[in-house]
Amino acid sequence: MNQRADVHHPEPDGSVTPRLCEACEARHRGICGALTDGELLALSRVSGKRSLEPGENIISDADLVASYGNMLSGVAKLSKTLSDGRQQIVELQFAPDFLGRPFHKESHLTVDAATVVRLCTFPKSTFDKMVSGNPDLKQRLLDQSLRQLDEARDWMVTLGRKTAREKLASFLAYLARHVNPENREKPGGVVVELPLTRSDMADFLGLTIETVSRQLTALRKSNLINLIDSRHVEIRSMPRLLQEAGD
Amino acid sequence: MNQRADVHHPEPDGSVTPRLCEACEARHRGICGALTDGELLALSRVSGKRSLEPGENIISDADLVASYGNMLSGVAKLSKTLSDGRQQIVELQFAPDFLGRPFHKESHLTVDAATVVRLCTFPKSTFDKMVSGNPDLKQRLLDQSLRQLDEARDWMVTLGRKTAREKLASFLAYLARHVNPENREKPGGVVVELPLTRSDMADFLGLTIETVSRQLTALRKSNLINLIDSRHVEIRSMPRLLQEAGD
DNA sequence: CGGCCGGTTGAATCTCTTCAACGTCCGTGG
DNA sequence: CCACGGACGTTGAAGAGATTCAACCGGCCG
Repeated sequence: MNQRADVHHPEPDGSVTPRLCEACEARHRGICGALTDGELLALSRVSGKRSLEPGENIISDADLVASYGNMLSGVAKLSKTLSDGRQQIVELQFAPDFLGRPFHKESHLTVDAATVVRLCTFPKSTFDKMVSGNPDLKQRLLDQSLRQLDEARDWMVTLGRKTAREKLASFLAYLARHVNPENREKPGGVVVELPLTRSDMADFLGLTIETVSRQLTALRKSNLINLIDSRHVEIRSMPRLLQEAGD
Repeated sequence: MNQRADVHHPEPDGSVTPRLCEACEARHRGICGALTDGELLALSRVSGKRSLEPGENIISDADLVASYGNMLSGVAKLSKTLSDGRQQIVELQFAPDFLGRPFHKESHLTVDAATVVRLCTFPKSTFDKMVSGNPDLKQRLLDQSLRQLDEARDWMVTLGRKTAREKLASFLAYLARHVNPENREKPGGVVVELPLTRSDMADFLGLTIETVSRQLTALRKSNLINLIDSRHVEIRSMPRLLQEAGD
């Protein structure tokens, strides 16, 4: 085999990993973990890294999507917009989530960067072919879809049945859980960085920015949280916050 | 091959279809369409039909689920409940939807019959094995998951951003579409049967029963619908209803 | 007949929104 | 250098939309 050192290098076990993928989280926890060495190499040959600033658009609603991506870092917003402009964020994506809707020509979602986002992108056609031929990869896609379906349904309860205060508590719990799943069980406090503006939080929670702001100060006055600055919140006790979240 | 006439019979093309599956919608549009003759036969040997009355429970939250099912007819509610009893219906299932959460020991949902429901059930273990070995089947599961994910996210917009009136209009449109996908494009009117009580509608829309009732009469007074009886609604014009639904 | 369930309607209440003012931070340009 | 404008966030007061509480109706079953 004729290897170019700048594209891949041998692993201790004899397998090869493309340079591009070496330090990539998606290589292990993400979708790419299901790829064979050959597939990974083939994909890395046609993939590229992309960096986006907060607010920058990644995919527009009804766009013809020609490529998929893996989140390498940062937070992206998946949202839907009504004809009169009302917006609802339906999910946040973190590394190493897979970005894109397999088997559909166009997206029915808008994807925007909430923070600085780094992406690894690759052509839809190449990837779709790999999915057809690799059941493990299909399994990973199925796993992610089912996980996202669970998330979506949990959030539907938040949107449909919770009060503004509970929504804010739920959001903070959601964040704490997504930056580190262990946070859910922690007996004490946690500091979380808010990847969203008040306006984004409102769109995620089905509220207005004013209500978001008010409920945050209400939670602070109840000693449940501490507002370090507008982008950092200290959750003083995870169990009490979860209590407050209602479920 | 030693065939028992009560279990299967030969098809014109030489394949065999188990008696049980002959008239089954799921055999074609549903999950079972991806099964080989052999798999279908094996599955039919361990499957059984079940009929449930309205309100009857199919799967409880946190139940250890030992079996899956295909909807043969009727409507089932998938719902989640908060600790204090508030409830949110997260999706309705129609024939020939697949019922159950693959690869998870316990369900995080409650499933109840809304109308009379007929099910074809089969053991989780048998089916899970088939999924591992049959990429087409896995594909169908992935397709259904992605479709449900789209549904869920659309509904999140309804729950988070629409007014009560828009929610009711959205619900009627949702029903019309699920009874018959062509209804979405129809220029004229449609009569739909409501598979849910006012209380269920409220739990699906994140409202109270009183608001549901009031908004229905409001839509009637606006000449958008006609309330034939408490279980039948005539949508007088699909386009106008969709307009009213906001998106 | 009486009671219960599902549904509708009215009046009072409350939660969240709307509208408006104000404060801070930050980059731009006079 | 500092004044200006814009983005983001907080807070107050008034208002609207949905909920709560309550009464009532019709159908059904014991």
